[in-house]
Amino acid sequence: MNIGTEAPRRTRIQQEKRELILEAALEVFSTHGFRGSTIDQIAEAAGMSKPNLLYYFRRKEDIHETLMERLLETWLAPLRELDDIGDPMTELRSYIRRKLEMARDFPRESRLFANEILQGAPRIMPLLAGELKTLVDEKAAVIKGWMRAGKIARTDPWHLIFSIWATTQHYADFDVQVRAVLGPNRGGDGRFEDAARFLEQLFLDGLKPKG
Amino acid sequence: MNIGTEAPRRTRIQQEKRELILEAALEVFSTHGFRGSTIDQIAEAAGMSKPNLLYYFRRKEDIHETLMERLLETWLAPLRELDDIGDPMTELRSYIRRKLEMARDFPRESRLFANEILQGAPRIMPLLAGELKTLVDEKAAVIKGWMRAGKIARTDPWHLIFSIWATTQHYADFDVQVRAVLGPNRGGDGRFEDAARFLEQLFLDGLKPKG
DNA sequence: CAAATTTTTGACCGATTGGACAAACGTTAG
DNA sequence: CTAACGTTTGTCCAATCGGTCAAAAATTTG
Repeated sequence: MNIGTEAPRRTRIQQEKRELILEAALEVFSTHGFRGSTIDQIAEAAGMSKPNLLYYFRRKEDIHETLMERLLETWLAPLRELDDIGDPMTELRSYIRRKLEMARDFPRESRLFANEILQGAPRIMPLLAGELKTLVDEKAAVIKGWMRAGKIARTDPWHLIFSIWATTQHYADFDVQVRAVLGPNRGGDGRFEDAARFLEQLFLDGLKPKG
Repeated sequence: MNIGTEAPRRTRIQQEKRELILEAALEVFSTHGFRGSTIDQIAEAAGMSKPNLLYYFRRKEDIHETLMERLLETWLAPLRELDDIGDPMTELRSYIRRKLEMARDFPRESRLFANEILQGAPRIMPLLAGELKTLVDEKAAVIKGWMRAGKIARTDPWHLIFSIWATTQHYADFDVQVRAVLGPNRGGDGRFEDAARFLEQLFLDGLKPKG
């Protein structure tokens, strides 16, 4: 009994089945959004009956909520790691690389997040204006310090962070379009390395010709 | 009779009501996606009854299809305008500016498109691999010419186009997040001008400090 | 073993979904 | 005015939705 949000005590089966459900729900929610997904779809993807699924998560929203909570943890980890200790340009470069790796390795998580934001972030708005804003403001201050020290060019730190998010997550969220445009030759596995090379050059030197 | 896809003959009322429906559907589809939207929602937003709406568009899909067809026309217009005649750096700069203006002035269209791509582009996949790929390949060749002529730095033209799409559309698709992070002070109407300034600098010079 | 507990399932519920249809209502041309 | 045509609506339908419930099946505990 007492499986819902309150009781942390879980049997072995409960832990396993909940993971199975969350895995299936990630697949379904990330491609159809919350309202576009059905419990039946998730149950089928998890290989169990609908009532059985509802035994582990009482409501459809509970699954989505659990998924979003976990997501935000791992999703902001790369930004948290952005530190004041190393060389600024190196720090930024490895932040971009980490974000691009996440787009490659966790595209469903990226799309789940994108779906939520696209639809107005009805379920995580407080987190955006709270925890997220605090973290970004903090890191923007770090970047501003680098600018004052002359380590990187003076520009808007917030929009710099946005541009890193946008360019990297694009390869997860718009993957279908990227592969369609690149075609069968260049749209293969190498596309992430091409993207990494391009982004490094863009954020380092821009497009102005050398000389 | 014969209002569907076949008969182009339309009365004055039909033209007006169809526009009314498409306007309402754009609002609904862009925030909930196709499967997450209901005919009732669209009908209510258009100020008419559901059967009345179905008199003008026989199926829910027909509305979405009409909307997507129109969208792609206007959505690719800025890229089509990218021309070989002017100064390369100026051309790219004004392309970025136009795309950012579209994110500002037509955010619903941007989100409608993003929703479709996020969900695997089930309805426009042929267009992506066909018309879109052709256009991008064509413009990539133009950009490559500029690189060979030493007018802009050598890099990957396809990923350059992706990065312009990603950074500009971000301000429409992730608008909620952008405003939440910027806060009430900097998240106002001025955010698009800040973004324009930042993107111009990024694509021109990158982040490397001057000197 | 047997009792207690946890897990699974089939049947079922009211609400909502996309859509059909005929009747009522407006509009327009002769 | 009136007949023809275009528009609008109330009613209805089968399918699907999220979710309940009691009973069966499996597992754990003593």
